[in-house]
Amino acid sequence: MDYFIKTIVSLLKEKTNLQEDEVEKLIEIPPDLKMGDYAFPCYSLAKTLKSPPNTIATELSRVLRTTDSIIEIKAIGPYVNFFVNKRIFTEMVLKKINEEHNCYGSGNRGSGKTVIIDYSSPNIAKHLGVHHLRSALIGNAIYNIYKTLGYKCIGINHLGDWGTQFGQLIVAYKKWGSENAHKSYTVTDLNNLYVKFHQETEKNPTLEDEAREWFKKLEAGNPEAKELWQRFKDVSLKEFQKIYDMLGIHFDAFVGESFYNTMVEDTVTRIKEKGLTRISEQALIVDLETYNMPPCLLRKKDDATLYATRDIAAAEYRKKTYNFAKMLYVVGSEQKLHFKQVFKVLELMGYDWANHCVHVDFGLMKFKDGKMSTRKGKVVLLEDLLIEAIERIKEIIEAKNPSLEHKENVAKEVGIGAVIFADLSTKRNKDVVFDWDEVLNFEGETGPYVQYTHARLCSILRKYGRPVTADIPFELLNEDEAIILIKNLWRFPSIILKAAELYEPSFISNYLIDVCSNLNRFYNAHRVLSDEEELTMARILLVDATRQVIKNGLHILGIHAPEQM
RNA sequence: GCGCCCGUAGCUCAGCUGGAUAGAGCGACGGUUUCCUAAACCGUAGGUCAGACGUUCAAGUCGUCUCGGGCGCACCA
Repeated sequence: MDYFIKTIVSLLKEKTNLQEDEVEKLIEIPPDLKMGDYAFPCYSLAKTLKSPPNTIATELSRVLRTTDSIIEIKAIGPYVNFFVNKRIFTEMVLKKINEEHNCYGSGNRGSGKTVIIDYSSPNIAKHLGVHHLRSALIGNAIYNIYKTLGYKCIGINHLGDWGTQFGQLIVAYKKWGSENAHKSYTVTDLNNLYVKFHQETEKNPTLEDEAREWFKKLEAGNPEAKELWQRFKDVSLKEFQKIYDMLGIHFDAFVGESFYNTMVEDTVTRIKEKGLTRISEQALIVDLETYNMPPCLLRKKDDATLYATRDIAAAEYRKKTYNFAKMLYVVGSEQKLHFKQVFKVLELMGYDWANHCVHVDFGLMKFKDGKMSTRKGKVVLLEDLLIEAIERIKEIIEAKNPSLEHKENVAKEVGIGAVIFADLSTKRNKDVVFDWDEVLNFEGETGPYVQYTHARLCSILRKYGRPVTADIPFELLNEDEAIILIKNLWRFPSIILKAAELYEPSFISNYLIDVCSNLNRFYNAHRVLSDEEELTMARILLVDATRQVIKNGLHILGIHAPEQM
């Protein structure tokens, strides 16, 4: 709990007969700085004391004594408002940030606990489109958020590397691709084979049977099938890795569905032994009607397992292997029902950790005129978007700062940062409409705005050229613009906690916009470097602290913070 | 048909889990540079918080219903 809130709570507790936590819950922050720093609404007291809230507020403000840290207590309407000692507050905040540097915002509540985060998870043999961005970026940010809080994180890329489509691919390859066997295949080639297969199937439906047969062979461990499968996978992974590298996204494991294939039998046996299954329409299902859900299918009528079966097996394996405290699936909201079913089956199997599994869902990305579709070719390739963003940033650098060093590198960091920030700046459950102009807008509430603010601060510090010291007259930082900024810097750790609790990286991006806006206002109103030695030192400390918070925040989102741009 | 999600300024979104006068950005219009990066800053215009009823001292926020949009609902992942 905040030191000042603690003081206020203890003051109030004495005079109100309320419990500590009751008082603390009621404390809020006034909408305007002039009204005070903290406020206590008297409505609930009004009820118990049977007297108007305004009267109680006035009464309380008269009875409560000020302290060193709470220097003024004033009733405004039904609120008792508290004013903190700005000098003490400023000193506390800036010294803390100065001491903790890169660790400001970190915590240890996760120490000894493991969190598994399942994100990105693309299908083999298909390109990464912009619609794959969300899972990867949200997952990566949540990974960083939990890591910041001291959790051990395991990022898993649950590749879509199993299923009948591999039978299709093998058939297509053998029929139309093998004459080019000498050439190095790309995902585009694989994708073309896939498309060709579907075209040809319309003329010749027996191809489907061939495909099923090949998949059966693959499942049975046929060497030729296995080798081709591995080759397709290698080609895809190579391309994926290139894009993950561009985006700065990290995984601890690439473990696809194929990996769990060997465990599925045992999983199904266990579910059967619990008496949860029955046969319906020749398929093996877990009936979930009593829970108002459609059944969970474990086996198709041809005996093959399904997505859900493999997910259950994967969950069991991960629990056994990592003993996680929490497992997060960063997957689109269209799969809500699927995960509800999977978690329910895990629960019915008797696993008490079933409720430690969370589906972190997010809204669809689509075009103005409808859904993105690989089949109709209605996709924007992720790589194209990133390259375009970098190109546009290059043009801007050329126009605004042509003498900049390491232009290429900065353009990359800013261009990619813009794309990441744009995707992480709205709450994840909202659908997003992909719009080139919007993603490639670099003014206002954008990634470049935050990075630019950071670069400006670095520039001041470079000019200053001396070490930053926290031994300054803190009372000099007394302008409204400074106080508002410092208050916001103070919120950073609690913002991270909230983002972790609700799996919401956008809290951090919105917070950063807020901090930058505060800073730019300050920057515009007051000069940092001046002839007044002490004032300069004081403002430099504030500049450095803000720089640090922005850097730490961007780092969590997976965005670089260039020192010049 | 049933279930879940969304609806706040022309557009894109915040709104600190029910509190004081609903805030930003983009776009529009007007302004700021002999001064630390103008990718910035300031100002003006723009709102029946989809609608109705209810709970409450207090509702954009909670509940019910209606309308509008999206997504799911048995052998794809």
